[in-house]
Amino acid sequence: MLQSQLPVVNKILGSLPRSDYQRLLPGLEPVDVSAGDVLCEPGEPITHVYFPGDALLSLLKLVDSSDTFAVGLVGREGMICASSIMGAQTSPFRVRVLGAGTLLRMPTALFAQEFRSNAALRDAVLGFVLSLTLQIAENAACNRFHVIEERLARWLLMMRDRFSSGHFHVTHEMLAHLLGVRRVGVTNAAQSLKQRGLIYYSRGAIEIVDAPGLKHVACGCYSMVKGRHGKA
Amino acid sequence: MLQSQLPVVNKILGSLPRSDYQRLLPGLEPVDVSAGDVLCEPGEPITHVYFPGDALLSLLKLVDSSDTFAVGLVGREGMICASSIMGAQTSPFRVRVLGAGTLLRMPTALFAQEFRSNAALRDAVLGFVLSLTLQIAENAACNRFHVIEERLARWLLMMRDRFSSGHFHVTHEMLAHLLGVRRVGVTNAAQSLKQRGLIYYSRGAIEIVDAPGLKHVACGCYSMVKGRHGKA
DNA sequence: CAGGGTCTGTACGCATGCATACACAAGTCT
DNA sequence: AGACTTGTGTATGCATGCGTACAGACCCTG
Repeated sequence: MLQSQLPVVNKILGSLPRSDYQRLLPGLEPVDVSAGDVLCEPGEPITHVYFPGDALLSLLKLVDSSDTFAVGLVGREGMICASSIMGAQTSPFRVRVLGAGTLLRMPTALFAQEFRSNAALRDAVLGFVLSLTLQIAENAACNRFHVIEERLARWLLMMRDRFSSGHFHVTHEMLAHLLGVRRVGVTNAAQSLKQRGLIYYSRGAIEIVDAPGLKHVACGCYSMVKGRHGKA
Repeated sequence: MLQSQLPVVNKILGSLPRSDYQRLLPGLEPVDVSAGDVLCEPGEPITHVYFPGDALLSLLKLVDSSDTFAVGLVGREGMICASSIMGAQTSPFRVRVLGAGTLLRMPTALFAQEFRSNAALRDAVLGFVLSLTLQIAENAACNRFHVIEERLARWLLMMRDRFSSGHFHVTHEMLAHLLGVRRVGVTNAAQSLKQRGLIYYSRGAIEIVDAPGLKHVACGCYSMVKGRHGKA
């Protein structure tokens, strides 16, 4: 709507010197996405890189052709398909929209060229790639050692940090796919959080009511990752 | 021993044009490491990057100040502390030697300078960073969905692929720290594999007896990661 | 308003792995 | 040889989460 005035506040793009940003602009195409949209499918060729503005994206790893779980969560602090400049021909993950919004996309070839020639862009991108790698590792650890309720609390907080609000349009089913657990597991954990007044939900909408209380329930992994990424 | 003739066959360094390699050589210092040595501790400053020759290194994530589990395994196909060129001041992981051998190290400042100016090195390093990220994600998925026995079989195969042999000096305890499970869990899984004649072990030494049989037991995650990394 | 799809609540039996504890065996040191 | 350390085998009870199934609640559409 106000896109022409304040196109999209992606932090990687925003960190660049004005001259660099100006040169990139013509190659950037704004796109609106809705919750549930899939931007990339594992194994399919990567054609664009994406810079989220106010959209929230999840990176899903598919396992054994039926299970799925989220390795990462990317908002305006990051980008999608950075792997293209590291030699990936195809996407390693499914990229699914968790929160509707806008993003900017750019053809991979153009991005690769800029990446090679533009040191500021390179530093910004590599910094994000590092933080994403750490996030993936942190998620792996959390998945291994913590119970569903702790993990659910953490994910909700992570989503809030990278999104514009603490109100999401997701079902228990979708959360189950993020956490890599059964839908029933999410329902039980969510009930527990709801009864304690930390969250509220109803038919596909979840809202964070008491963020500090939720932090108390979430495992320590939350503050770790948050410390590195900063708040969105 | 024969180091002066055939210093260390690290694949990243080996992939460089001869002229680039020659320029890097003076900055590279050979180091011998033994099983159990710790090269990096999380939170400590990174002073060097390491290129394994015939040594095998594990990247361990520490959780809740007591648990530990391996996010990655790096042999001569890769390097350690690549995160330094992505902005990391400190190591995110504990780096522990799994298989004794030699490696080459270089001060981070020097490496950062080369990384900026040398496109071939940059491409090789970024390619490895991508494959390591995929390995971390794969491990996370495997950890989440597969039972200990499958995972143990996979790790043994992965170790073999990145090491010079199928014979390792590791205890059940160490494997438990890699898999993020109890020592007893490893003992039970290992017994099962031993009884079927797939491996043999005794007091700190494990040997792969029947690799094809082991592959059959390991989950599909093995062939996935292997396909990307190639054999060492 | 009826019908069908979606979302959430609940239940039961079961598998895996956890925490803990202890026994035995093999190597090490003096 | 004896004492000690380290590595492995085994057991019991328990927690978490899985697979499955079904019922009620809400929403949309015709």
